[in-house]
Amino acid sequence: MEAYNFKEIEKKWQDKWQDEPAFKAVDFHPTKPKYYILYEFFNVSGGLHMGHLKGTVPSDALARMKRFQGYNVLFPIGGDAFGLPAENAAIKAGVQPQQFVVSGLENALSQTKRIGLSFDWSRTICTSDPEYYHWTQWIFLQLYKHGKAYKTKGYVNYCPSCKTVLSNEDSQGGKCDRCGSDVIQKERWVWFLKMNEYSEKLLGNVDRIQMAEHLKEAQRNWIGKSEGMQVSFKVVNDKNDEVGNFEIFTTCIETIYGITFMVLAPEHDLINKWLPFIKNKNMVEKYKNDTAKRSALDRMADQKQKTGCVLEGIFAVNPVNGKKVPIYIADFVLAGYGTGAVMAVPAHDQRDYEFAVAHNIPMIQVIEGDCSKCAVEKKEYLVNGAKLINSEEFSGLSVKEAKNKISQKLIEMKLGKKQINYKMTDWPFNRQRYWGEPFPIIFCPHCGEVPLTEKDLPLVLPIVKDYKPNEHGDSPLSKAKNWMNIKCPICGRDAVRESDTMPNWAGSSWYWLRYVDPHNDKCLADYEKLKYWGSVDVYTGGTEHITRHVLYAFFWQNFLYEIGAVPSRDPFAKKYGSGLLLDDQGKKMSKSSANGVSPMQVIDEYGADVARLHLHFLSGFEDNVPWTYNGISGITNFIDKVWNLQSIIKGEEVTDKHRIDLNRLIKKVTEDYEEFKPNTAIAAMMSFIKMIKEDSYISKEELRIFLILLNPMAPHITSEIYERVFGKNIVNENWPKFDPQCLETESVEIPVQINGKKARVITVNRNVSQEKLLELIKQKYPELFADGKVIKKVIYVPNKIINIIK
RNA sequence: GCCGAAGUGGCGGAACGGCAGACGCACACGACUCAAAAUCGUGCGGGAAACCAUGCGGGUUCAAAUCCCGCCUUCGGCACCA
Repeated sequence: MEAYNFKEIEKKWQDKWQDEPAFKAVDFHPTKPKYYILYEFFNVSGGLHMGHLKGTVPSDALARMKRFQGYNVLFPIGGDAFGLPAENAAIKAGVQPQQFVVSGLENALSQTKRIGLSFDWSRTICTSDPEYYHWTQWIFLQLYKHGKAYKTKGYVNYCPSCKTVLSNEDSQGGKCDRCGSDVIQKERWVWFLKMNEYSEKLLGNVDRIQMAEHLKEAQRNWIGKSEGMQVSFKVVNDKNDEVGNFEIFTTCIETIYGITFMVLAPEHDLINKWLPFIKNKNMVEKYKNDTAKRSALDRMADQKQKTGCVLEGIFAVNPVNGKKVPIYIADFVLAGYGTGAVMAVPAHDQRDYEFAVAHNIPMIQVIEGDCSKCAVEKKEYLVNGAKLINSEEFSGLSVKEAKNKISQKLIEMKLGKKQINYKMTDWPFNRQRYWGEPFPIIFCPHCGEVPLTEKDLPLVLPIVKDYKPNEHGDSPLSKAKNWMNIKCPICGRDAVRESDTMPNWAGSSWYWLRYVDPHNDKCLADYEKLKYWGSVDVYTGGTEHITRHVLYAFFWQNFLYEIGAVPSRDPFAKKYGSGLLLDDQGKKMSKSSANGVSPMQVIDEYGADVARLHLHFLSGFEDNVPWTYNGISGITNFIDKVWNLQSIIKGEEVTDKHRIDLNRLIKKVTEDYEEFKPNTAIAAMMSFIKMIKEDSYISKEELRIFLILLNPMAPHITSEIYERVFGKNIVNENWPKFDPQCLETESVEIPVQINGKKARVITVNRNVSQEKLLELIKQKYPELFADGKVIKKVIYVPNKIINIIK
């Protein structure tokens, strides 16, 4: 028989699959149940790398298996094309982003085909197509109309290199997610989406989704729920006249008698209001300016040196005892969290302690413990049963009791209320860049913000020559005068458009909905179709998106649900995070670090089936794994053996000898594909082939079943052999079922332990009784009992193990 | 600092209370060959053996890589969150 020519054969099948009807999802299929498998769409800023192979192939395998199992499978793909990555790549290549994206997506998709992925190509979308971003803009318009989008001046993360505002999600660790520069805080006009309002609902999504616990934990930490008290403090001048008040948030109200100073974030608005009463205005202004200049990273780097500036001439009054304490501004207090102000209890909070030491502020201890070297914090006093001291009528109470009673007292005084805060902030949604969705908003000097009407959508991004960001951080669109200047639709006078664009996460925050109905020009997707396809059954992609894209997705889906545009709050029922593919230095393979091994290189040399199998035999789906060619010969060997099965076909039906192995294989492979464990599925198939080789024959029925089992991971070779042997296209086959009666052999090998140590192995009939088994052991291995010791106890796990205790 | 995950042969990794090292790579020997490659076969944690072995030290259990407690190391996430 001729050798397996993967080049010719893989090409043949890939061409066939371009238009394979079996891979097309059918809306409202009359008989088949639906199954929606989603792989994160490609960011169109470079070609594919091996990392994409790691993510896509097990999803493809699941899609192929589900089709065999009789499901109506939706397995689509598309391009995430707007945003900084694509724009920066276009700048680097010196071409227009429009051009760059079209060729980039085409390239990515053609590479995808060469991996043998069975996407439904008829549903391909691209976020920078007006047909698509029409609906991204429509969603923004709905957010705006429902009060979930607002423009305000605020301090936000800003990347001086990309010259644009960034969200917290885009500047994790104080570094720009795109270019790695240090992020600074800048006051700018910002479009915010009210994501914080959705915190509790997002926690609901996190609870309901099926996902690895550590990923859920990462999301919960990011949302950062904490329960405490919000308390109002009066502000007085040095003559004791009340000049204002402010609110603080605390989770440790039990320490309120320990307050010796108060701290506001330097950006806090009220400071300007109090300025007339502040005696050291210059120092205060200077501190505010210094803070503004420091990058987020700088601020974090000096955690031990707590800087700050006292507001001379005004004081805060402790509501429980009337005590006057100084007020500071300091950059360790964050403007964006809670109320941007805190009560400082140096005896019981380490940051307050360090600040007090640095600024020579006294301490008052109010909970038992040793505060001489550092603060006694809640993680200590909450567990050791310490009691309150120096706290008037609350002294002597346990912390838990005091928490309740002090809260109660403040609530009765109408100065406090229970409050839940979340770390997750509202989403800064505009970028001063060209390559994104234009905002459907007009600014009129007379009418203010005027949203476009829905029939004006899509608002098409104009093609401009100079689209690079400029030094002042103005948006490139502001220079496109013809586009910018417009008559106000209300009053008809001169007005301008919003010149900022949306961030690259906008288009990806709803794309799974569009696959359901990709060409609808009446709405984002037909409601009945959305109902039919429901939540994505299995969503796969990188874990690095877990606290960004996935949370944005939850947010938009909740909003769209609330306005009746989609039928469910949950975009995804189950999420698997694929591990990273690393280079030989242990670094992540990515387009940005240019260390990616091209999958095309591997496919050219070994073929797509070998590439698919090798990569997924290397490690588990969720594990990070360094790319290596080591071991690939084991896979080529396996593929050759599979090809050569054609020459040892004998008989039609499954032989008795192979029946159990085959049924076990069906069970194992089915479960492993379902659970994203391709590595052990492949191992099981190798073992099966080993057994077949030993026996030197395979019946037609065994071959048929084996080919179907292997097809999801190695679709090309299995399709070819199937066609040659059975004269049909394998895609129309049914997934084999195992017979539960045929999983077990009649005899079993049982390890015999003496006092917990393995001594012998005995082969007996399945389901033998303990008495009978013991008798057989005594007969066969009398030497184990030669010492004459009495058997004290026997533990027998049927068909598994027997342990004899003497 | 906080949260999380993981430490198993020369290597990638199985098993996740019940025979540790499945499956593969590498290696060694043998067959085929004039020879080599490819292929096939055999062996392959350590130890002469009793035994010892799943990062280290304890514990629970008839039985622990697996469960519990305390360390160490590595990786990932968050990071002054009041």
